[in-house]
Amino acid sequence: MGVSQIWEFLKPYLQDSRIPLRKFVIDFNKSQKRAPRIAIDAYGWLFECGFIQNIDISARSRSRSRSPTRSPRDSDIDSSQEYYGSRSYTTTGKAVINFISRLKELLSLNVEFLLVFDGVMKPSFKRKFNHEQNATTCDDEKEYYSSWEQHVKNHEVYGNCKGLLAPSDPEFISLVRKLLDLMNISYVIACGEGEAQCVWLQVSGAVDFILSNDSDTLVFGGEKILKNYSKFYDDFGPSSITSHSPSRHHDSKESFVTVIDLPKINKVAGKKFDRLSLLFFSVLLGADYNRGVKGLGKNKSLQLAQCEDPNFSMEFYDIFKDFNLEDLTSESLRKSRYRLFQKRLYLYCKDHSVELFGRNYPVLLNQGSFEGWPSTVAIMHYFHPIVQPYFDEEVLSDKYINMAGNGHYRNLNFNELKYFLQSLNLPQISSFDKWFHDSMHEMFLLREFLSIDESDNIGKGNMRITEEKIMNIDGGKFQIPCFKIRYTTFLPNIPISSQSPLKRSNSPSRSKSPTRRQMDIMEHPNSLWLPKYLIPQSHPLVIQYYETQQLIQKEKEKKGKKSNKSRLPQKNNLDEFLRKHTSPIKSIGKVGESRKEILEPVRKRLFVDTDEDTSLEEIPAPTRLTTVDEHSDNDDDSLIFVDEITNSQGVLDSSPGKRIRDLTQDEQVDVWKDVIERSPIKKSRTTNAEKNPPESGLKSRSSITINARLQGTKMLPPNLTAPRLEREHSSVLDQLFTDAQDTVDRFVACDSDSSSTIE
DNA sequence: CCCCGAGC
DNA sequence: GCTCGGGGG
Repeated sequence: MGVSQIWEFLKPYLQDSRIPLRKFVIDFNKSQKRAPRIAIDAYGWLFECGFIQNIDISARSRSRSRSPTRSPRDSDIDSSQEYYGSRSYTTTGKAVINFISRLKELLSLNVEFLLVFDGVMKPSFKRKFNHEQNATTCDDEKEYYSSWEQHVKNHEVYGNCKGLLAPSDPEFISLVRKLLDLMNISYVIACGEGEAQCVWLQVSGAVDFILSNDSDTLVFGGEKILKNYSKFYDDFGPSSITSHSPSRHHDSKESFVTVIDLPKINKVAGKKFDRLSLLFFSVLLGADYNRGVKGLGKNKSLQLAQCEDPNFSMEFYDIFKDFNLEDLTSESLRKSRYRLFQKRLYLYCKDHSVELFGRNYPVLLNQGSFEGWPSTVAIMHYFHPIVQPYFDEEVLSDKYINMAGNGHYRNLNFNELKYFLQSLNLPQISSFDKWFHDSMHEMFLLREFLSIDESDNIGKGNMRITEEKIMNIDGGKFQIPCFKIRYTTFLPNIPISSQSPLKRSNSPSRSKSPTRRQMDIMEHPNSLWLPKYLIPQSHPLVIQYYETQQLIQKEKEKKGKKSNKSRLPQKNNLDEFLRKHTSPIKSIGKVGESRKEILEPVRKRLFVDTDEDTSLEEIPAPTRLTTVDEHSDNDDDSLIFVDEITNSQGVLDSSPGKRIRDLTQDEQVDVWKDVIERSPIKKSRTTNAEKNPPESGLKSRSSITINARLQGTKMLPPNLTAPRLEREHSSVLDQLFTDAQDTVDRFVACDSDSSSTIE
């Protein structure tokens, strides 16, 4: 849904915005010192996972799709019939696998997320399963206001709109919710449209980003959006997956998102793309509820929407901004104003055609032009969407595993979860046990890893760092340093029946002692690459890793000296060969001799690269230096990297290995102190161990979060964010939402005690 | 879209 | 152990 052209116009400003999800998470952690929190348009997600079949292409590109690959005269309406009943279970099974794998990706990066489901008050003309004829009728008008009344009443009586679960919700919704419940993942059931609720969550500060492909999120006023979450390098939406070159643009492992930061874009582009303009643009071009105003295509529509002098977008807003349920007679006034506005716009375009569009358009003089405006009520849906009047912070409670930084995944009932999944007969999984085991462990490996501290017995722990490398994504366009974490089962009640543990007794045939790697594997059969920057450098296992590397290196040095005497030529040749023909990264761990020369440059490069990389996108060099000079107590991460480089340069030549210890034992510890203290697990531990009773702790936590968010905005360099613009923008949004909120408040006496309501 | 196995 | 390509819905 939505108007795809909005994305087209935004595209010029999104040139470098397509980044690996990992990079997004890392960057966010770096700049905000906490995990990102995102709201997910659940319906869109489930569609992409494959839960919804048959509907289609037509839902995406219907209405006014001017996509060149598609004839506008398709039999869209015919193809929009669908039967959920015909969905085979294997289809669902596949979708469940996709869904789990997405959850896994987010959880494994410690991303906080909330799936947002559509609610009962979703306008029927936007429901994805209906025929699209008669989009604007009297019924819709009645429905809109009665929905609002019902909505208000619901909140008055029940405190939410969840009482009536939508009867039209297809069965897979309940299946997904059950899955989420079993995994103890919280979610939000919107009152109306999920997209609107997502926006509400984002502008109110409850989440940082919205994950959605629907440009309606912009029309509702969303500012920060992650779009086209997929494995494709390029920002092609799922619509154009058709047979281009599926191999080249596709990464088998890495996911990407397109980061849309509207305030940032507007700073660069001028104030072109604000909510009011985009909304007006959508109306002119036509979206779900109308076929667009005749005579206006995407270019003229945009021109009008962004016109400054007569600010049509603002005038348009002015007609619809007032919303009063008590006085519905204002609706007729609105209609007449709306008609006047249409007339005015039409005449203005006729008189200023050249000025506006560059030339005269005879078509504008035709009778019949400028028809096709949507009904007032359809527009009201966009200006005043039905959303929750307050935010129930319960979904952000620490007890849910989708909130980063708690150890509650350990308390999951993995058996129940497993049986549930098993009952779905998931296809194409050769060994269910192994799949389940690995998936669950990958989800929580980072958290488990972060929860380790010195008091644990590291030597006999169930994980360990064995390797480091730089992951090259998209042919080296993105470089993400990673640790390889080897681990054994650390979750309770997850058997690994299929995976026969390696027996040591198996090796008498080989009388030779196993290599170090083999021993690692025996000890910790599973492994996963985790980004370095999600792990504090002071982590005991990181220290242990570097110490071990140091030891290995010394051993090799000794051996090298010995062997140099006996078979000097050969060794040198090999060394030379590797130096010239092998990637330095790959040679690590394979060839000991070359490690000394190669490892350090790699590490150095690693920091420099990352730093430069960051500076390109987020932190300009001057700011970075300023931060260092200030030496303030807010440890900006750029400080860390600069110091790393400085320090490493001093120590690098003399004793490479020692540097690591220096870093962790000297004042460098302070640099990471902040990171450690912000380590989610630690935080939750102190929260639990100390005073806070659950409820008060909950409130204080989220207020902290919001404060941190505001501070984070302030802390960013002034030339990158546009605080003034952003505030302006936000104030308009606040206005929009408080309008609706006031209406509700008038009906709802007080919902102070409704925060204790549970699902 | 994901999984898995072949081949390096 | 990793990468690629096929298979399958």
